[in-house]
Amino acid sequence: MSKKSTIHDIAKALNVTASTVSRALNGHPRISERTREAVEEMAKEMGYQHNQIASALRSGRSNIIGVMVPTADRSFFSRVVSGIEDEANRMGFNVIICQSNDRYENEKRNIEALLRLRVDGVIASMAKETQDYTHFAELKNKNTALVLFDRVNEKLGVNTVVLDDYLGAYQAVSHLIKQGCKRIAHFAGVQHLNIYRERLRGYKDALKDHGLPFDEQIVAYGVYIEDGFNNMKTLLQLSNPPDAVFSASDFSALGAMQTIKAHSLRIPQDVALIGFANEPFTSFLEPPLSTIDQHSHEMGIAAAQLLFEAIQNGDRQFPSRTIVLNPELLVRKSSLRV
Amino acid sequence: MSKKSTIHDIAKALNVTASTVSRALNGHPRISERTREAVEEMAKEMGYQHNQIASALRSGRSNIIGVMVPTADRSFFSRVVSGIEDEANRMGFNVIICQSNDRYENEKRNIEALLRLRVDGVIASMAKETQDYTHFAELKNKNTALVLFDRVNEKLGVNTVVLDDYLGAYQAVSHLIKQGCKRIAHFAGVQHLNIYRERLRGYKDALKDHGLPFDEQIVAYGVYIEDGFNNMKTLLQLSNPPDAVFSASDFSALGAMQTIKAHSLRIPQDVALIGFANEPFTSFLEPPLSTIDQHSHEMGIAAAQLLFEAIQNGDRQFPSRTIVLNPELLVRKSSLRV
DNA sequence: TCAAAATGCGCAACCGATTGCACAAATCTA
DNA sequence: TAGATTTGTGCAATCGGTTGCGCATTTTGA
Repeated sequence: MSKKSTIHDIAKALNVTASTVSRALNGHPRISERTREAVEEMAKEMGYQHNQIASALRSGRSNIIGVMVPTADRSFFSRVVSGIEDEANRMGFNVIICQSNDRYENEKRNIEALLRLRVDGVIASMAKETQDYTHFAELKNKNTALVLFDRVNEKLGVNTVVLDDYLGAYQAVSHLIKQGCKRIAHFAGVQHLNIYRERLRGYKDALKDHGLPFDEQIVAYGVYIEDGFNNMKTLLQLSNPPDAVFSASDFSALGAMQTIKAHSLRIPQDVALIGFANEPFTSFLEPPLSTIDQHSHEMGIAAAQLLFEAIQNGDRQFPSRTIVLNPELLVRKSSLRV
Repeated sequence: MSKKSTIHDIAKALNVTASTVSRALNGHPRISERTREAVEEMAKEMGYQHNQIASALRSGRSNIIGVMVPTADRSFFSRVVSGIEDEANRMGFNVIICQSNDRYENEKRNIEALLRLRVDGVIASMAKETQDYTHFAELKNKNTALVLFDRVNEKLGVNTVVLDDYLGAYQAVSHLIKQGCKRIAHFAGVQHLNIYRERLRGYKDALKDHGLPFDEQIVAYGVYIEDGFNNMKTLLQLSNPPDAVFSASDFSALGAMQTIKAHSLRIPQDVALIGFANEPFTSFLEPPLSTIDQHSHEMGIAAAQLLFEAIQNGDRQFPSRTIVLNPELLVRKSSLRV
């Protein structure tokens, strides 16, 4: 029958007031050692459990943060979430995870739910659909800390953690060129998302810096398996098909791989392939797919650290910071022509 | 500056009391149409947002449920979580996700955190390590609804949602036998978990019912890639190696596949292979891996429905229910010998 | 030795919404 | 038309901690 038991119950049992119990449990310096011990002992004895709800109401700090990702089903995001959770646990915060499923409406609805819950802060990566950012701006109005990661918007003036997508793309393409590829295609994503914009930019610059021409014709859009599958078909029908593809997504790279095999072409000899994100399945493919690791777990930790910093600073407006993580090119057989 | 704005602010502006505002916003029947409209309008105008924390404190219902999975990183679990979220959204509940990482200590700690948060209910799948169930029992003491799924404990007398693992195993093995396999190995998991116990049982029964002998020697334990990799090596060194493997996990099946290929054996001609769980990567393998789909999304929905039912029934003890979902054998090339 | 500072704890308001009870006014019933 | 209902709203307590302020009591310092 450990039904409830509140600090008042403890107080009564020890003949002190609830204030004293509260302070004792929170390690307030003005409480004597003896009282604290007595309180702690009695709390344990009565099976007391701190009521975070009540505490949140009075103190204005819920110790909950919200995390919104496009989907938890993608390994990149779930690893970031893992990192966030690790850091949150260390800091004594609870994490609420929600998914936008890449829909603007869901994203907006979730933000509102988090605001109702009075979370102390939000870490988010934007939905693919999102092009209006007022719901994020509203968080700042309501004095709720916000950190964006991966898919961010620079104009919001908010703390962000991103990968150096430009560099990742640049390295990937440079690597392909070093492997002797002369005509490198690119599978790109929607260009209103920073990450895909940067990857395209890195692709272009790498070509230019190595004296290869940029050809609009071999840049295709789409990041899902089917996109890669179909786009690759189209590319292979060109009079001068590409001898390599740098894909902004592991999934479209996978689709491409299937098409290439269906055409009985060899990877990487006929077409070399590099994806992006280091999804676990990439290492199981045949040949294993070269890709770019985004240090997702670290990204989560970094985002959480930024958030907790902001939460602790409270109102005081600091200039917003951006943490940029370095990509890591994982060279596997799909791009190794030696 | 939409800083706060409470029902009191709305009340003041309309010259009524907070009670009236609260009732109006909650659709209380004793509030006149006119008042309700006025309140709603003013609420919108003032950018009012319901404070769930305050509401939870007073009403005793937080509208939050906790979900604990071994890891969100596995597709099976993340799909279950998806299902839970869908249902929770429909019901106006928020979802807190935590991971045990298959560690008993984490599981225990998470449960305590959820209790402090005064969640209305918990949906969980047990950590591999867990063999002591008092922390789950405590939920019942504290009057918090509990639903277990997939990895459950029958003795807790709690609502559960499970797959018919026995049937799935039985079907898989029967299928292998129909394909002409005579000596079928099994990769099993720890036997204190119901799911692995049932899969082993289904494997044995299928053998028996088809007149094949059960041979302890070709049952190996372990569900990770490395386990499959190593166990397959051992099996292939037997004087009479198996001509098929039914693995209780897609991951160990994957490991086996790598070993088999390394030995230049053909799949499925030399060794047929079936996994369990329908992890997305299974369809990308070569050959694509036969496996068993667990209807994970539906499992999540079912678990959530059970939970919300229990929450709404409140104290009234109902006999605990168990929902059993049917597995679906997905026959792919790794087991198709035609 | 005595004023100043530090220590230990209680008082009571408060966070923001919910809700049982009460009560006046309006509506219904016979 | 008077009594019974119904309707619409207010009052005030409450959920369980937190916290600024105040007041003894003890300790410190010169």
